[in-house]
Amino acid sequence: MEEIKLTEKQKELIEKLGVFLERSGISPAQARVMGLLLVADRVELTFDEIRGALQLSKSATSNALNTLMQFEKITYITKTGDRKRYFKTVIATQKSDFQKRFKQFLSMKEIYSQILEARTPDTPKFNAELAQVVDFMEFMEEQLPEIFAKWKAKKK
Amino acid sequence: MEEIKLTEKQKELIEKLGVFLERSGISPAQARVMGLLLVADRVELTFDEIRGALQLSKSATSNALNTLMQFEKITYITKTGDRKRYFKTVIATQKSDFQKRFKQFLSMKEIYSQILEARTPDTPKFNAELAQVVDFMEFMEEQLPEIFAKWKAKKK
DNA sequence: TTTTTAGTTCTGCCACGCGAGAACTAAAAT
DNA sequence: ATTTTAGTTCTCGCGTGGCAGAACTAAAAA
Repeated sequence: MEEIKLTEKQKELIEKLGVFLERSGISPAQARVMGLLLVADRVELTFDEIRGALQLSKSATSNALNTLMQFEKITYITKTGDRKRYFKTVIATQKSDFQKRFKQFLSMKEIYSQILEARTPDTPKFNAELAQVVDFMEFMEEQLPEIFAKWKAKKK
Repeated sequence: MEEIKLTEKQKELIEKLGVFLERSGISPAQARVMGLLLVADRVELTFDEIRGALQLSKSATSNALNTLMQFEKITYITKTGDRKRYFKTVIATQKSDFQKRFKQFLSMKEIYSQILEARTPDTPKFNAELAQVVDFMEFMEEQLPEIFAKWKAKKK
């Protein structure tokens, strides 16, 4: 009851996704856990199943799961009469992740406009360019909700 | 001719921007160089001016400048009868940076759809959720050029 | 020809993050 | 009461990255 078997294809996909996630700052172990929970034939896996499938130490498994939970990338469910926790990805997070990234990028707008305000008036060309960037970010910020609305409308 | 004086406000803004940039994976020294070139009263600064203003070692300065140039965050110009190079930010990069990030995020779509294809059919609900994410990303990908066009049209 | 300029490259140190393994713990099962 | 389960926490070592300082280099100036 605890030996998750992964096909070569599944392993490959875990590693492939891993590369992406690691590039966005998450650790190898965490990345693989995310991958596993996305490719595994069962959607909810226990600590030991995860540990076994990925060949991680208990500490690595524990830490990966806990930080992923902190960032709400995963959750767990429990089953009556069973002490184990069953972990699963929060797929929906993807969409809000997107928004988060978007917003984070756009929060640079604040700093950029502060910089713009503080700049010497002696460099009008430069300042105008900078103003354009701020403007662009503002525009993007406005558009975001519209696009989301459009998406919701489309899927009906 | 080589002592860039920074106001407290300027220093503050450099550090503030630094925090943001470091979060997106760039090193403190590089982040500060970016900041300096954005807040300084002169738009083009020499190696030694940068080094002096930020109190960096020559090696740190050299490495920061070179990697920033590799990623096209900055460039330099030269002046006739002057051996020094004058470094400046490429502000326009911001917009294409935005696109790059956007695309990078959306390139996960490929992996997600591969995962979806490889998944067991025994978890239809999960698969449907995953399919929605893929769909969402596809939609966003389509929208991107439209938004850009809109921006261009607006600024006329 | 030697000296200065404008950097680059090398060496070494320190801090940090990741993950293994072992020791520990709290609850449940026996 | 003790043993097992389901993890958590601690300690350690390893690899990496960032930076300083010093040695180096290529071109220009003197």
